[in-house]
Amino acid sequence: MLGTEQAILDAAERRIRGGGYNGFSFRDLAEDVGVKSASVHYHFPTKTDLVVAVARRYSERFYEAVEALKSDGSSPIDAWRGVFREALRVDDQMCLCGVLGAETNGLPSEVANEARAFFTRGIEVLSLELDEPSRAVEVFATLEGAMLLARSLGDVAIFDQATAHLG
Amino acid sequence: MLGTEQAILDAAERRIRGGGYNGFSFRDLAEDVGVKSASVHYHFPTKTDLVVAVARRYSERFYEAVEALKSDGSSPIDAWRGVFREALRVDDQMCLCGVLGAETNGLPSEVANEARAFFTRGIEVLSLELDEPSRAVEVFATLEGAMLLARSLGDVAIFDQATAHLG
DNA sequence: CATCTCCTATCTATCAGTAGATAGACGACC
DNA sequence: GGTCGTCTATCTACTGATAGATAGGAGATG
Repeated sequence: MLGTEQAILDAAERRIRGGGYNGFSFRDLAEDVGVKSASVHYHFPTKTDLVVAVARRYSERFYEAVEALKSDGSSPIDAWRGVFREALRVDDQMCLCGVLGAETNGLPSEVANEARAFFTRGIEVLSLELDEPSRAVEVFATLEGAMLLARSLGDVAIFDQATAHLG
Repeated sequence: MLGTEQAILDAAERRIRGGGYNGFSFRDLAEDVGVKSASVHYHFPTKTDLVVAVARRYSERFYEAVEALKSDGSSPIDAWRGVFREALRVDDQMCLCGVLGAETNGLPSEVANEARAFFTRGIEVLSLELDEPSRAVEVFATLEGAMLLARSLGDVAIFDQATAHLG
């Protein structure tokens, strides 16, 4: 079933964003989805395969959401802040690649590469969008850090305080 | 031996900052230090005990280092940036509490509390130090995010770019 | 001084539980 | 009949944790 595959990706994304790569098991996902762990291996032979797929889907959706907000008339910074903020508000969770980036060691290299790719792309895109391209790294870092703090302290207001100055 | 206890804390800090709470085992630490895993349990009965001790020591040293830089004449922001930057440059590693904060779920509550305490204290201290107290959260978030990006991308220059504007 | 006792720090050995992963059987669907 | 998706059952490796033994030092007692 295609539904199972999506459900596995959903469950994996939720668990990674909550507790990181080493914070969940195939059995956890199987229980979340309502299948047996062997079935998870059927769809994603290894944990690396699975997490790479999660990261790619996350990244794709993320940049689509930014574009969508911009075509609604938001400024680049508002669009980026909006996407991060919604993720925090709706899911009460960290950025997937932020979590993976934090635990870079002890990650299969393929997975670490996906996190890197997400960041590299973000900096590139922001550089093209901003009036001052040199601010791209600053803006991105502040958004990631704001998410980290807000998530850890369990308070979305922290995110708003940390990002209010961006513009 | 007191040396063993310190060596265990050192090894644990290094491993956590590299790969997070779930990214290492007692046996890993035992090998790092050159003892058996039962000896690690002798000094720190549970993994929670150990990581709480690591987090407290890290926090204490961190805030001492900030004070030291300030009494050398650095501005508050330069002191904070300096401590983070040195950690990144010397150890090529993330902020311990940043890593723990990212994987908040799947952490024993005692450990999550230590990360929270580190952040809360940081925001408080910065609020008192800055001319504009409202910037405390912004500054802290930017520093953490800058570390995250720089660490993941393996490039200290990213940290400098992300934090140059702070003042 | 010699001995006895206690404590510290470590070891070996082992536990139950869980990790990621695989083989092979079963039914459903085209 | 073949492919797809799931199952049961199992494997090996590793996890955090514990039990019990041992060596060596500190301090008191005789």
